[in-house]
Amino acid sequence: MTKGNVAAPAPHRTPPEHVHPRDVALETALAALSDPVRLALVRELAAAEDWERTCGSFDVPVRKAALSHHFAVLRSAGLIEQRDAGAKRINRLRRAEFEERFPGLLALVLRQQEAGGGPRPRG
Amino acid sequence: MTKGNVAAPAPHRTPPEHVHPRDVALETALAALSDPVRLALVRELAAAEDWERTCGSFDVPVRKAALSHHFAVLRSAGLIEQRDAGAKRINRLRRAEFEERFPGLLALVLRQQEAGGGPRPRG
DNA sequence: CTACGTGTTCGCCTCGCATCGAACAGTCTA
DNA sequence: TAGACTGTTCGATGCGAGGCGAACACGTAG
Repeated sequence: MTKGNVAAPAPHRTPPEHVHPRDVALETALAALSDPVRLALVRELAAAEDWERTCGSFDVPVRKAALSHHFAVLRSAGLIEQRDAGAKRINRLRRAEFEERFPGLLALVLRQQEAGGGPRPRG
Repeated sequence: MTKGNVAAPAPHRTPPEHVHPRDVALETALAALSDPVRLALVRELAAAEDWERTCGSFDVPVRKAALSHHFAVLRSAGLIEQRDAGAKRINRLRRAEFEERFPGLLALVLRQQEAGGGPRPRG
């Protein structure tokens, strides 16, 4: 029964549901940014123009399914906006709105490139 | 494994191991602050004087074991410093050091009290 | 139409996290 | 010394997050 008739629910090419940063809890925002993959996505997105990058164009070590999930998390955290452009889906970082809701957070994330693994000249 | 009948492992009243904020990765800091319980701890701690609050004096809905775990996480994230004072353990928020490592983050967390789930008197 | 490319959803699996109760080690008090 | 109190560690548990492959839908190119 695992197969046979799938019944075709198929809520597929539905327009992406967005959440405004102002409706996002602090915990949600922090959790969204505490994942390395999502952090990479946000940073790459920040280094590009709005609507320039498609979902599949990011250099992250996960497959399509996981990638799609991460984009959904970023949407739910009010961090990105997505739009369908033909067969592709293009993205935009919500700089202004997110900054207004969580002042300094995005800047902090974009500034801090690496940390914690550095040299430790200490005894 | 590594169990059975250990004679006296008991690394108990060992002095708390601290991690300096400068050795903390951004992901670690964000993950530490993305938990509601830890967020409450940090906020309560921020509202008190240094070394004023003991571990058991916080108003959080978890038992001792979980509480101890959360304090360990906060230590590992460079957010707090602990010191033994008799039978109790007293805490201090590492405001300055953490602020230096992650400018604006602690302030943001302390400023934003609630969000996302609250009433929305707008519209 | 057929084939391909893009991205979402589903089912499944694996980990890690948060939590608890219990046991234990200290400290302070009676 | 006995007992109360504080906090850590252990072991087990429940649950959610993150990962993958497969199937599917939609758009585009041939």
